[in-house]
Amino acid sequence: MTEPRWLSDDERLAWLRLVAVTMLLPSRLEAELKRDAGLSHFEYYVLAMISESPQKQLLLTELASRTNSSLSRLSHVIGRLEGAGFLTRFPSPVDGRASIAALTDAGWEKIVASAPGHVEEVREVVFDPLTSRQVAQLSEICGQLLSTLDPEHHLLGLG
Amino acid sequence: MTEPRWLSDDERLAWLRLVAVTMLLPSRLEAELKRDAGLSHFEYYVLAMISESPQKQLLLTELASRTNSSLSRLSHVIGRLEGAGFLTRFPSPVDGRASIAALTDAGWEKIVASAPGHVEEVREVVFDPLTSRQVAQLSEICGQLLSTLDPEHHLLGLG
DNA sequence: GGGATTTACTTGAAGCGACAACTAAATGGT
DNA sequence: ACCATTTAGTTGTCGCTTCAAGTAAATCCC
Repeated sequence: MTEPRWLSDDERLAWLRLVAVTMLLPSRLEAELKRDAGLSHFEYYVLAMISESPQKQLLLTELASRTNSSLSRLSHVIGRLEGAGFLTRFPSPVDGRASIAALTDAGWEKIVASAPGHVEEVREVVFDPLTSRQVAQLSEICGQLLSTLDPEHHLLGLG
Repeated sequence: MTEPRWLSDDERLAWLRLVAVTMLLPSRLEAELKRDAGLSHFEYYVLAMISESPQKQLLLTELASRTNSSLSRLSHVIGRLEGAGFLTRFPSPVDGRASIAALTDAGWEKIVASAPGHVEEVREVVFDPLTSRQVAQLSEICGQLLSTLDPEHHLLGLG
């Protein structure tokens, strides 16, 4: 066992800040969506992903990939969202194993109603505090990190 | 209700990437720590925060603040870590309501044993993919975001 | 100095996610 | 064609987090 490559002071500060952001940002979004829309961030994200798909419908496997979710988790959540009337589930016509989740009208209305508040929150906590130069840097940096964290680009919908 | 300020294409991409990172990074750390140390990231973080304190002990309220945790959550987790023998809990001598969590020798050994692997993982997924220039930018950006997300600087231990 | 409020936790119940076990349909090899 | 494997999804259980309620000590404020 070799001596670990410890972090420098600068790296350590960067790391503490990044950890703090990854802890606080999700709670912030979670709280806003829960308050204003009664949805968890994950539920919102699921609805948003479906709503942005061609026919407002998506294979569960594809959805799991884009939301970084296990199929198990997705299955539970889809069950709840279906119970709430925001989407329906039906078997794929081309593959008997696969299921497709499709937004209902109520589901579409839900995300149309929730999106503005959510986007406003995102602006407040992410874009407003940064210069446009920093936004470009952040985008570049996150893209770089994703090449390690998500080499197949599942989460950006290219999977 | 006014027209929402939608995101530009560049902002949208930056946002999707940032969300992806905040989803993937925690799972990565979680998995490594669970595998190599049998700890959740939160448990590790709690032990790490205590270990970096003056007497290797910390008030629960202070700990909750630094870990962005509710007191309830912390109370449960401290109970488990105490059960595992990594720390002990005793009442504050100066405030009868307050409790202090202190690392045991086993707890200290635990984080000493776990830290190198964790740091190595952090290097692999965060610092190795970035240039030192980008690390500086990231640190700056996160610092900027924290002034909104955590104006009191609770998480960086200045609260 | 004594009642009202605030602070610092603890506890129990409920809900969500991770994991393992399962079903069923498609694919691959021979 | 047939059996083994892989893929797609469901279900049940356990553990952890959140939320609501409760306890007890400190503080506030006449």
